[in-house]
Parts: sequence; structure tokens; C-alpha cells
Amino acid sequence: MAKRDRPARIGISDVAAKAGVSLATVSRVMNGNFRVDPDIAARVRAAATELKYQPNPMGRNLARGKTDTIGVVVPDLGNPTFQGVLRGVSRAAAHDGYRVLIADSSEVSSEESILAGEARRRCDGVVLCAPRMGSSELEELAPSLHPLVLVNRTTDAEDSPSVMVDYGQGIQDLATHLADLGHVRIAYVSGPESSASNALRLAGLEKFKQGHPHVELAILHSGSTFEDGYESAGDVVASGATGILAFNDLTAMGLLSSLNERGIKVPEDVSVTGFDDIPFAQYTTPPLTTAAVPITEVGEHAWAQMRDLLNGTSTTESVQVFQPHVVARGSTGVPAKLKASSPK
Amino acid sequence: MAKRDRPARIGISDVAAKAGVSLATVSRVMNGNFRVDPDIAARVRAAATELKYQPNPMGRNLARGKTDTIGVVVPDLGNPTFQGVLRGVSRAAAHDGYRVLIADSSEVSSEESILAGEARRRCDGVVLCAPRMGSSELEELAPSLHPLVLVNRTTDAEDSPSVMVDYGQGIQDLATHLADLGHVRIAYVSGPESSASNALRLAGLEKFKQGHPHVELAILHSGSTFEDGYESAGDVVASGATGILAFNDLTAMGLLSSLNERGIKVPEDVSVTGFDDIPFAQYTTPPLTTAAVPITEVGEHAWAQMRDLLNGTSTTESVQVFQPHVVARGSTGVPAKLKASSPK
DNA sequence: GTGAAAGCGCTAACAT
DNA sequence: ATGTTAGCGCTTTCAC
Repeated sequence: MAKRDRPARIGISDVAAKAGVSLATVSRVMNGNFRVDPDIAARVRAAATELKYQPNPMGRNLARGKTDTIGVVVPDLGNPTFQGVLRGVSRAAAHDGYRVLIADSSEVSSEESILAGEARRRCDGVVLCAPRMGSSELEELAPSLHPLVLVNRTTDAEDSPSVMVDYGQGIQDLATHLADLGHVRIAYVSGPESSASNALRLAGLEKFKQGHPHVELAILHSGSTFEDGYESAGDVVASGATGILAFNDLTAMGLLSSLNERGIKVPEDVSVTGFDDIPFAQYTTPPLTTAAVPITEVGEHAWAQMRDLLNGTSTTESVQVFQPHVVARGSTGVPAKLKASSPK
Repeated sequence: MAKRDRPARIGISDVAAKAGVSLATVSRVMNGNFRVDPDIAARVRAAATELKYQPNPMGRNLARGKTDTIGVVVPDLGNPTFQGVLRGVSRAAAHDGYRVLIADSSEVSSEESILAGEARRRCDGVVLCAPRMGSSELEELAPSLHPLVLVNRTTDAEDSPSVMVDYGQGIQDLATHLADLGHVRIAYVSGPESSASNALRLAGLEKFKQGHPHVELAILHSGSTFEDGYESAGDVVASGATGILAFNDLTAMGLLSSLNERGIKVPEDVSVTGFDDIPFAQYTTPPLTTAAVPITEVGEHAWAQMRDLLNGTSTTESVQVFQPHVVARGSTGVPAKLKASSPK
């Protein structure tokens, strides 16, 4: 017999006994489901209150086959972007009575699949942020994760909805902003090669080039962190570009910092743009021109998609796209030579 | 009969059948617990692999009375401080095979107790960040949350360990930094009145006053956000102080922003300090002098405390204190009048 | 070392 | 409308 000695919390049967009803009735009352005689319901509730009864979620989960919890897997809890989606998902889910389990892969992408699978088993579904995962790996993983909502990437496998940010359009808008200012030598300091959103930006820039044949566009290689941006300064200077499109705000800030140390003035000597509009982008020196991404909304919509999946309420659109919008601040301006020749 | 029609995942009994052993044996093998005949163990593992068996945590949780999950309740997932502790807890806990469930009270402190209780029922313990909760409410709540680890506050109730940051010492160090620079009129732009860490700072400043009788110290009232800092600028200017101690980096940044708009130079006209050394403090204009708090470590240690509680491994110290250290950057300097009279 | 079986605390089908 | 009871999937005693 498996009579373990546990702290003996008070359970549904205690309430049933105290109220003089069956377990089922207590369960019904607690779940507010079926019509229970008001008098009995009151008696049950009184007993529950008196005993300070708190339903045990574990029993409930097992019996119902669900946990009212969803997992959110992110590659880095220190990254403002993922913090934003986590926050959005968490709040929106809480509003519907769901909780969020976090799984931070700490940038160790080899663990990502395992982590996601683990999260899925403990939860009713998972919201996956895995910008670097190979698409074949994702495609293979996706079915086992269903219900699955993807953030900033898509997959052919299964019916896994996505919430996307149109990085391609955003970078085009930023490049256009620079071109409109008069920059003819532009450099894109690209993010991680394996990043899905980097590929989107690259594709966007390809389109930009077609619309602006007179602009010389160089592609430099870097990463996604502040440090990566800082270290890219050498290449940036060497490129001779006057307009720099950084991968994101973090790298833009790193670049700004290094440029400043080198005595290169922004935006007098070079203009710099970021991407994301993280909370601190407006406090850099100079304030960063960037493409604002409504990242919390992205998280909220990821939850909305998940909820529809959970409810079987299929959405019309299975991939939602958010448009970033350019926020022009102090880090971009008319290139020096132009300013001299065209004193406005 | 309760034969629900669920997706029929493959369970332990399938493995048992395939391997030709009992459920108990499979369980033992899966948990690597008892000595099982190596041959049998291998057979079981083979069967499990072949069937792609994944133990169902719900059943496991119910049977073991634990979830291998801890809850982290924070008042605001958008605040860098709480993001830091969440990150620390999450990584450290993951290292020990635990997951974290987040509960964001969205600054609605009336919900905090309920949220914490809910989290506790779903998890094996909770790490509570509730800087504004009244101490009597906390004391009342604490026992029901055990095992409980508190961040940045203590309670008399029960054996609930705490991980603290010595805000009192930190603010004293900052004030001393200002005094050493020559500031004799200092103002503290205080945080929320109900904030525990604000009280700590206030107490620290009291000590500072005793050691620096010649310094005039004004206390202004504000809050904890960027906006609060921004709006405090009027009071700050009116105070006539040359050295300003902001509640934290966020309010300092807000203040810096407003001061800049008013044409007041930092640090030439007034010096400003923050608190926390959030990731972006070094990128403000000018870079912010602040007291660096190892916030991720705080989270890591909160987990360590929790683990000890869970294991029954009592720690020697039940309240750990982290010391902030002053990081002098560009936002503080010698006050103007002094500079004029003592051209160094 | 292995198996049989009794729960863990709850929900839901079925019967009344 | 309420009670009875069979599980949900797993762990763990207890007996072999």
C-alpha cells in the first residue's frame, strides 16, 4: 500500500465530509460548472472556506489532462526583445487564467529542442522563440510541440501559427530614411548568420538596392550583442560608409560607444540606426534612430494565437505580421559633405 | 466509468508491456533509482526509446507530491531589476533540474498575495519579490507560502530566508561620493513610500547625515519609474541642491532627460547618481554614476536558498546581503562654484 | 531484484 | 440535482 507520509494537506474529501455531500458535488461547486442546489453549494463553500480548502492543481491537472500553463522558450532572458515577448505573453495569458513557465536556453541552441520538449510535456502548449534554430530541426520538432506558436519565424510543418515582425520592411524603411537624408554609401552590420530575422533584413535590403541603384550598400558581419556592435566599429570605419544600419539597438549602442571613443561624431560623421526601439534607445547619445517594434504586442498576439489553438477556435490568419515604424532621432542626419555643399 | 477520449499518449504501461516487465520496473529504470538488473534495464530503455516514451510529468507530480518547479513572483516584468533576479533564479534553478513559473502582478499589489498563493500551489516553493507589500500582510502570507525565499525584504514570520541588497550602505556610499566631490547641498529623490528598499535608503541617509553634519540633505518625493524621475526635475531644481541621489537608475535617467531639456548641465550644474547599474546605465548622457547591484547573483542565491529549503539542508545564514559598489561615471563631478574657486 | 497493487487529489461518466 | 466510481499516469510500499 502506498500510504506515504506527506504533510497531509486538506483535500476535497475533507470538504465533502464537512459539508455532508459527495466528492463530486464539491468538485462541481468548486468548478462552478453544473447547477448545484444553491443551499448545498453554499454549504460546500462554507465548509471550504472554513477549512481553508485550496484545490490541488496536480490532481486537477492529471484528471483533466491539462495544466493551464504554457511554456515560453527564449534563447536569452537578458535580451530586451525576448523580455518583451515574455511580458506580453505572460500578461495576456494571465488575463485568461493561464500561467507561464519559462525556459531560457541561455543561447545554447543544442539544448533548445530538448528544453522545448520538456516544457511542452509540462504545459498545454509552447510559444517558441528560437531565431537560430535550423529550419529542418524546427520542422522536425514542431509536430511534437503542438500546440505551438512561433515568434519571428515560420515553418511548413503542421498548423503552427506565427507572429512575425516585418524586419525586411523595417530595414528597407531605415535604409530609405538614410538615402533620403542623402547617404549614398550605406553599410549593414549584419546579425548572426543563422538568425532568421537577419535573413529577413538581408532580403529587405536586396529590394532596397533595386529601388536605389545609386546607393552603394556594403554588408559587414557581426552579431547581435552590444559587444558585437562595439567590435564592428573597425569594419564600419573601414567601409567608408556614412550611413550605418546596425542589426539591432544593442549592436547600434555598442557601435555608438566605440565610434565615440574613436572621436567619430554621430551623426556629423556617420549616421547610425538601430532596430527594435528597446526602452533605452531614446537615451543613448545621441538618441537612436530606429525601427520601433511593438514587441509586447507580439507577445500578446502569440498568446491569442495559442488560446485559439487551445480552444480549437481557428483563426483566419495563421501568421500575423507586425510592421515596425521608423522613429527618427538624433543618430541620423545629413552626411557631412552634403551639408557643406547644400547649406539649407 | 471515466474513460475519456484523450489523444492517448504512450505511457509507462506501454513500455512495460513491450519490455515484458512490470510498471514498477519501468519506473525504477526511468528514475535510475534502484538496482535493476542491467539486462532488464537495457531492455526497458530500448523499449522506451523505440516507443519514444516520454514520462508524463502530471502523473509524476501527483504521485511524488512535487513539481520540480518554483514560482517567481515579481511586481513588474518590465523592470530591469526583476528581470535580473528572474534570470538569475531561472538559470540557477535550471541547473538543478527545476523550472520556473512566473507570476507578474503587474504592479497590482492587491493581487500579489493571491498570485503568490496560486503559484505556491502549483509549485514546490516561491521566490517573492514584493517590495511594496505591507509587512503585516507579508507576515500573514509567509507561512502559507513556505518554502519561501524573499528578495530584498525580510519577515519575522517562519523560517523564510532572504536575499538582500544593502541599499542603505549603497546610498551612503553614493552620498559620500558626492560629499567628497565637494557637494554640500544634496537631495535624495525618494522612491515609493511603501517600498522596503526605499526605507533602507532613507535609513542609510540618516547615518550619512550624522557623519556629515555640514551637508544639507533634502528629501524629495517621487517614484520608481523613468516618468517619476522626469517629473521630479521641478522639485530638484527648486531644492537648490547640486548633488542629486535618484532612487534608482530609471528615475535618474528620467531626471537626466528633463534636466537636459531645461538646459541644466550634468555634471557641471548638478551631479546625479542612480542605483542598480542596470545594463544601460553606462549609455546615458553623461554615463550614470551609480551603485552597482549584482542582481543576477541575487537571483542565483535566491535559488540556492530555495534549494536548501527544499532539501532540508539548512544554511548557516538565512539572510544573505549583497553589497552594492559605487561606479563613478560622468554624471557626477565637482560642483560649479567649487571648481571656480579651486582651479585644480 | 521484481511484481502487484494501493494510492496521489481530482474530474467526469454513469446511474440514480 | 446528487452520488458512485473509474480512472488520469505515475511512484512506492510491501511481499515475494
